[in-house]
Amino acid sequence: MYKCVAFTFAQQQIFYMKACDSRYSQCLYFASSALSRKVEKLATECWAPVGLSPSHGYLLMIAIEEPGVQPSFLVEQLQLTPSTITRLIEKLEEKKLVVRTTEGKITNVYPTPKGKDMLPALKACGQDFHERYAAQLGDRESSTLVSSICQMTDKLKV
Amino acid sequence: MYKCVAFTFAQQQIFYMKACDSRYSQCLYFASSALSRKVEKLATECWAPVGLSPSHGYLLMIAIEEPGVQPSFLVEQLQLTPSTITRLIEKLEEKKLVVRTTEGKITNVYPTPKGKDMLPALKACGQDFHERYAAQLGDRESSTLVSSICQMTDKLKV
DNA sequence: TCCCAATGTTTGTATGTACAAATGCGTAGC
DNA sequence: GCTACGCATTTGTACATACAAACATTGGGA
Repeated sequence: MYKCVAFTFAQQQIFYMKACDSRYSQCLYFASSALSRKVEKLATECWAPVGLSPSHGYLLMIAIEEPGVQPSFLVEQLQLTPSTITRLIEKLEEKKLVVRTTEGKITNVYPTPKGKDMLPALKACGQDFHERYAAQLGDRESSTLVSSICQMTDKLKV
Repeated sequence: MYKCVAFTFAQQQIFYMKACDSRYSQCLYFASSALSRKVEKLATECWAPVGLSPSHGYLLMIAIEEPGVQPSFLVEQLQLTPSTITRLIEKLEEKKLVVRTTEGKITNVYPTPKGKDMLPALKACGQDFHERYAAQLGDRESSTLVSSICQMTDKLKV
């Protein structure tokens, strides 16, 4: 597929036909970030009903299902850095959805009653997200994609 | 694969075995963002020799190869939003690598001589990035991954 | 016993990206 | 020729995330 492209060079408008499937979109850098931005957007939409971003939502779900969970565990589960996890917890604490207790060097995160009450709604958001992307990408295709992405992510030592 | 997990609940340390391959990493949200963060990191390393982030580097390459290129074209190529493209150009302008000229509602981006001189170094960074990820992921596997990611990105209407 | 290294968490700061609104220009219709 | 709409770009602002350094705690070796 080709399309018309125009730009000016030395005061002259230049038109030419260009391959749509440009070389840049074929690079893993653009491919992976474009995908993740689109997915992020879809997820954000799905989590909007509970007024949380997807990361906050998932973190809260884990905290409800495993009361007393530690930041280090969340780091593994959500695949984010410790500082990001701290920031996420801070925000949930501001919203009175979790509380943090620190003894020695260990911190535990517990859901508040208000947080616990949200579990069904949170699950619904996660479900909705999964259904939406599976519907668009195809059931089999999307799960194949997810597993090959995971595999590749594991292989990448940065 | 299982591993030992511990947390405290009601003053008691709880230990239990947990599947490593947690349910959360199997979600497209975490999968795609984890991949893109790792890839971003690798790319950033590869582009460090020229002192630019990957996006800036690619944008400059396009500007060199297509002098007078317009922001709207860059939006398509780099799959970023117009405002982000403006910000990227601004930064390259600060570094005296490109100049912007505006006539009417159209803006053109031209490389400066200083910018043009960087072309070989820029290409080397791109090459290095590609080689590094292909070496780690496998030649065939990585290109398969890229094309299925692109395909899925296109399918996703957010 | 004391110090030092390792570990878990937090803080200060920076970056990349986006959305929404503003701007500035071109154009179609009356 | 004026007006209203539409497009390309920029600006103000916000958010998610990360890195590096700081901090606090624990455990092991001289």
